[in-house]
Amino acid sequence: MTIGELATAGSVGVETIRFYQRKNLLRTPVRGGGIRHYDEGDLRRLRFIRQAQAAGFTLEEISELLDLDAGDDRSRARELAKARIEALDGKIADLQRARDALRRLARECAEGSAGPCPILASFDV
Amino acid sequence: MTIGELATAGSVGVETIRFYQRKNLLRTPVRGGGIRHYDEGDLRRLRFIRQAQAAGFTLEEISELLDLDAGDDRSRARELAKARIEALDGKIADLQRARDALRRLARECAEGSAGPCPILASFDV
DNA sequence: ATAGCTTCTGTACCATGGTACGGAGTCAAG
DNA sequence: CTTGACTCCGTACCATGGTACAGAAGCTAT
Repeated sequence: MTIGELATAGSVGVETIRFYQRKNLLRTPVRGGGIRHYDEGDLRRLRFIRQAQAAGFTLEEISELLDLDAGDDRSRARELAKARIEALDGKIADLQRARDALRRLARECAEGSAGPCPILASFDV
Repeated sequence: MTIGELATAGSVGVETIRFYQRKNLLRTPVRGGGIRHYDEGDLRRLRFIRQAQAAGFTLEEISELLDLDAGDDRSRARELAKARIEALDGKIADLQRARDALRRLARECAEGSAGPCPILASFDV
């Protein structure tokens, strides 16, 4: 794969790949004369990065996770995972609360109804 | 309230208040000679901003929400709320998936067990 | 009335996660 | 064997959401 093909396969831009390379999240393959080539492993890594981002890991944490995957410090890997699970549980609860507040807002602020449309108040849970 | 008291009450820094003022998220009260004074309404607004941020609104969207609260464009308010509810539902689902992947990781990568500790693979859902 | 906090105003700087661009080199198809 | 698309490399720039001064003015307790 060329960098453009990798980018397409991973649904990111070419510049994003290069950015991840600068951050050592992706390797920079040695050139076989002129143009670099990427393999399935690079694509897997790239996809992992995007999924881990969606899980709320920062690029720095993802970098550490990728290093851990290569090594064998299981307890550190578990530590990171557990911390993130707790953070995610908290975040999920936050978002659910926010969604409920918005539902209340959408209901109370129904089209055509009279009275105030209490945007600020709808968050006073 | 002085700006410092407002900041404390809203659990933010003084500089954050000023930043929100520059962004027109908070008003800049007229000075009664020297030092500005803030009231409960300012605090409510500030708390709203933080809650809306937790709900995933950007500061720009929050600015619009605050304007809407003053005005009476109910359909626009509902529109924003509904869009954000959908975004939140999607995000909540993402985070739940990510959390499940991490739980799997923590289990498979148990302390003392042999074999690989498949960090990358744990996200291959 | 003076030391010692705040406040005010403006401007500068920061981290995160990219995105853009210029100029040169590479490569495949016609 | 040239044209056009893609790659390489370095550097610059961007948005978002703050954070950090510096220097002057204002308040408050002693």
